[in-house]
Amino acid sequence: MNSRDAVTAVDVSIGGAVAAAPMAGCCGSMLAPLSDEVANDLAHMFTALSDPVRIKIVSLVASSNAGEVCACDLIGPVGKSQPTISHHTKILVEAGLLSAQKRGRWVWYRIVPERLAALQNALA
Amino acid sequence: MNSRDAVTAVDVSIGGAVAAAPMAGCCGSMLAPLSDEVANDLAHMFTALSDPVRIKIVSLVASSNAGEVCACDLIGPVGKSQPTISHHTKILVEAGLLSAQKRGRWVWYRIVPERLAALQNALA
DNA sequence: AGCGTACATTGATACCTGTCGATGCCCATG
DNA sequence: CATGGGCATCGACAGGTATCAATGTACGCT
Repeated sequence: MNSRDAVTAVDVSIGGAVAAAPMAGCCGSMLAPLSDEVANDLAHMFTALSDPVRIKIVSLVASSNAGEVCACDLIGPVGKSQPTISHHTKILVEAGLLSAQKRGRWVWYRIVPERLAALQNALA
Repeated sequence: MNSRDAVTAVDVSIGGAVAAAPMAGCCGSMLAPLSDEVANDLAHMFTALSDPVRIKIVSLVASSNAGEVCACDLIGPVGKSQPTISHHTKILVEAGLLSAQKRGRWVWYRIVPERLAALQNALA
């Protein structure tokens, strides 16, 4: 609901590379014995989804027609303050569930399908 | 690793009926806009998996040949005290991810496949 | 250059959570 | 019935987390 269009498009991608969470979710399944390391990685990913605010954020981004959502458009629907939204998006990006791209003054969030698939796989 | 066999088999099933967590996971998907209520339910389920100890417990139970595991056989592999194990199994049962059955002096845990499937569905 | 907007960070506060020792309850066995 | 073992509960402590006001930072616009 703001006036923003295609601008300079400067990618950020937050961390150095693929954010946090190495490779556990990409292959491990909970339905087999797992190491401490994999258990920690899985727990870290599930922790990112263990808050209603973050569930809503992921849902809003995932159900967006454009495939991406501006941070400013999350504040209203979620019903939390701007710092709180920023806090939660940071956690989701660090968990690798969302990707962030800064364009002009705005930051756009997309879901990372492989990461959601990895979580699914862990439950299969 | 203990001497326990078929005994009186008294079912407990903890709560009155199906423990906690009503119906959100049974049909809701995060990839569509969702209500506060559904977001809370999903967050509650993910919270149950947001701890490495609980991940390990679920993994141990799910990968068991017998399909069930005695609480006393969780303490060693997980590496936590008995009260801590009891604390975590309670959380998993309340989230509906594990079912508990008391037979004699022992409590046996099984996974609840529908609940894991529900979580998968929420990510699909 | 100056201003306003979008977002991140900081600081403070209140609450939740994981952990374990100690204790209580239940049940099978002798 | 008395004892002992398996599990749950309690109490206490330490660490983590969600929240927001205030402030900082980066960027576009006039």
